[in-house]
Amino acid sequence: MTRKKVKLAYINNDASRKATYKKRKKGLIKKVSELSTLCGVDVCAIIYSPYNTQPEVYPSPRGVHRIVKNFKTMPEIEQSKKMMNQEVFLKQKIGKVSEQMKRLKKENRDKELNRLLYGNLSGKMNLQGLTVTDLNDLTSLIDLNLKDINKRMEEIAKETKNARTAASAAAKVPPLMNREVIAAFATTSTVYKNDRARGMSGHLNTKNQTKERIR
Amino acid sequence: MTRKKVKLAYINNDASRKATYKKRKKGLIKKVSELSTLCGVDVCAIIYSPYNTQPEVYPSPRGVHRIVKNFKTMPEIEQSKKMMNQEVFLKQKIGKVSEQMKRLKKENRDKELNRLLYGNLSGKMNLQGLTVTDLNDLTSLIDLNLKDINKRMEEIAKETKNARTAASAAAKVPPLMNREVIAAFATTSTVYKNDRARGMSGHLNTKNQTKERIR
DNA sequence: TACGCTATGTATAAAGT
DNA sequence: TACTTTATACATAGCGT
Repeated sequence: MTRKKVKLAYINNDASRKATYKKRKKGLIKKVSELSTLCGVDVCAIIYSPYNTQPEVYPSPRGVHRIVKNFKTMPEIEQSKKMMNQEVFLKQKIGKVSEQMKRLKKENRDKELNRLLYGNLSGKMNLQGLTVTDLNDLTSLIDLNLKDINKRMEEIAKETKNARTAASAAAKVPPLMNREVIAAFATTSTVYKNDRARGMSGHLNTKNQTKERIR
Repeated sequence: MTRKKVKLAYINNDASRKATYKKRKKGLIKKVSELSTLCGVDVCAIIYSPYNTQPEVYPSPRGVHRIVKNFKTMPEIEQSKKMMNQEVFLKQKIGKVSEQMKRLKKENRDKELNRLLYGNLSGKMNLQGLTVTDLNDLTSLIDLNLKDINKRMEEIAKETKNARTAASAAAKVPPLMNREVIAAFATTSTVYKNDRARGMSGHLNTKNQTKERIR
């Protein structure tokens, strides 16, 4: 029963086209009626098809006439303003999708950097093929991580000090990062810290969430 | 993020109504454009809302004019034929839902009988509050089960006979029903078999599938 | 041919930003 | 207020009858 993803183009098969028409026309009329009810707006729809000699309309021939009449009395120039025609519709859509693509590209880049960083911590980093920008961004990312680590280490130090009076409290220190990882961060950052361009810190997404859907 | 089931009525909250309007208008236009593309039909939609001084249309003011012009030239009487107005739409829907309700009621009844039968096999059946019809249907159901059982018992007898030559084959006889269950079926059916009305066998649904959705 | 079924795609109500 | 995200409701493609 595997359903295809619906190619947005004229359906060549006659039977399928008619079946689709019937289903979608029904759905469309339902949507129109819902919009009208929920938002209290005047809507009309007219559908010409080869399956009916007369057009199918919503809400009723009389209702359509009333709405259409209003429409016709407007000067054509006025009508062109703020209208949703196909061109505008598509342009808006393209704009939105471009925006999303931009965002996703950025996220992918951030993820890639994270992967590079975390995936190579215990060994040597493979920095072949990275551009200067890549390296700079990577350094920014490392800096961010370093800051977190330092903060955390201070906290641990404080907690440990406080805990000295009670021997059992030692167990409460959460081993968030092991020493090797911390050492690796520190080392890596030291190497690149001094020859990186400034002003790029803070824009990297350190969260590694998954986000693939494009709507 | 729990989404409510959408009450089909005017939305009182101004902000919600506007938000819903924007979303649904967008969705509607998309649907209209898809129907047009997929099925190659002429469609137009006009939406008047308090959020725009001018109506929003599809596919374009000019396109709407063209389609509307066609519509206006038809005699009103002809237009009323085969049209999808609100009343017809609702009546069709009511008819469909009634059909479904009927079917579901029947299914529920069948399930109920099955439950009654299987739920009381090892003890005494509680037959209080059952109508004559209930009892008759129950008897039909039992008869069906009995037939299956007899058939199965014959098979088993045959298999056992065949298996006598090989002692190890005895393990292959599948214990589909235990003796108590079989005895209960036989007993129950015997009790009611002789005072039931005839002519109702065969229409009971012995499958116990779940089906709750109503569309 | 039209209708019912159900797995799957799509629209969208709420909540978050 | 408008845009984004997420969980859910809803629409419907491909089958089977």
